[in-house]
Amino acid sequence: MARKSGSDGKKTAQVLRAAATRLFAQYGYAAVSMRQIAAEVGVQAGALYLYTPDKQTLLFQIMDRHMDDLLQAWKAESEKPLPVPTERIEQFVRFHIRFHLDRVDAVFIAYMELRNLEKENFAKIEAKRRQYEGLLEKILADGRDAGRFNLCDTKLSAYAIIAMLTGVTTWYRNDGRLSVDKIEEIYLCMVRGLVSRGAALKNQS
Amino acid sequence: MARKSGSDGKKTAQVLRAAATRLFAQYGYAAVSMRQIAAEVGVQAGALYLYTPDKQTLLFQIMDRHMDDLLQAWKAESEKPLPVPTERIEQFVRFHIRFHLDRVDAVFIAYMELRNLEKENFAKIEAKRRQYEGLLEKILADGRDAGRFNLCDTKLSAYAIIAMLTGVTTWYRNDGRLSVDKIEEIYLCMVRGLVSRGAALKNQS
DNA sequence: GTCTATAGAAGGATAGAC
DNA sequence: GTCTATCCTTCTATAGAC
Repeated sequence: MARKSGSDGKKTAQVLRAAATRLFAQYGYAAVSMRQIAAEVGVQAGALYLYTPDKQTLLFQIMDRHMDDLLQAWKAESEKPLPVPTERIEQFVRFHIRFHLDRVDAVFIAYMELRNLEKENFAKIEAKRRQYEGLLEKILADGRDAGRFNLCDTKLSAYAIIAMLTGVTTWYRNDGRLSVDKIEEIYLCMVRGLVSRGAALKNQS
Repeated sequence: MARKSGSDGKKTAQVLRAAATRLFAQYGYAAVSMRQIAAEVGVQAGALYLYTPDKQTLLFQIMDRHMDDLLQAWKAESEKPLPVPTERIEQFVRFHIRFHLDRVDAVFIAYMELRNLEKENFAKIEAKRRQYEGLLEKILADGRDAGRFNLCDTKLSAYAIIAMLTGVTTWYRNDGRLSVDKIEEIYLCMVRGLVSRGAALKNQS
């Protein structure tokens, strides 16, 4: 009642997704109750059902929006004109690290809660993930065709690079020894090696 | 009763851990009930408590044994005499991929269910994980000191390599285009590039 | 060593008042 | 738009029979 004047449907919906994202990331989808989420939002459990038909849809929406954000953000980024000495791969590495470090909770959920999605929802998220992987694969194939990269395997290089870049989210801490910029540089350095097979082979005994 | 003659405590305990491992990996710790596990084992829910004091201990034991197996298996592997042209890093890459592909369920749990461990249990598993990371870090540092590797960053190279190697478990399928042996070779090729910074730099524009 | 039965707590989701 | 109250289900864990 007293609350009514200050409440706002749109806003509550946002707060709900934010709260669910935080809790799902921390404790896991299955371990979090609607009552817990409601407490975080500041409403009673029943009120949540004004904003989501059920818990499963809430999870799916979080993951689906996350994937859309990712694809959309890369689209915007890749349409920027590239400063001359910068390669696409550098742009991708920096983008991926920054984007994922800014959203550790959603990233965690997107990778960990796939198994809690119903079959149909799972397929939708998987398709978007594959689409993103395909973007990197294209960058790698283009670089290979232009003679700039010497790949061990195109698809597996894409998988490996995404795995190592996303892995940053598991150990990064704000108060760690490395700035985000420095981390980007180190990973770029490692990725450059990874896509330069011939060079590495020359080094072998 | 009829069952009594064929039952065996030691065996049931093993079957229990195997069943729990499979179910936790598939649905997640929090989503799996003791009743489900009991059904998989072929007993009633109450009987499980003869083999574990509670669900949490069951999870911890699975993860703890997995880490012990990993550390023990690498110890055995690394004590074997190395065939002459083989480097430690090759041995590690091949070992890590094979070990993890043989235990996808336990690996999945070890990485995904950390957040469901109580604080004290979490610390124990984390310590063992760090110990394993340290083994690779040592291999990298030795190679660097011997002039065989040119690393972008020792610790981050270890993180990156473990992340990309473990990532194989997320996409590998028995009926895929690549044999395990071929996968090992491709990842070895990529790792060789990753630890050969100087070579890669020469390639840059 | 395993079963049945159950205590006691907590879960998702809905109904109806305000 | 939110609350209170509640239905019905499911959960972990225990007690006691066999």
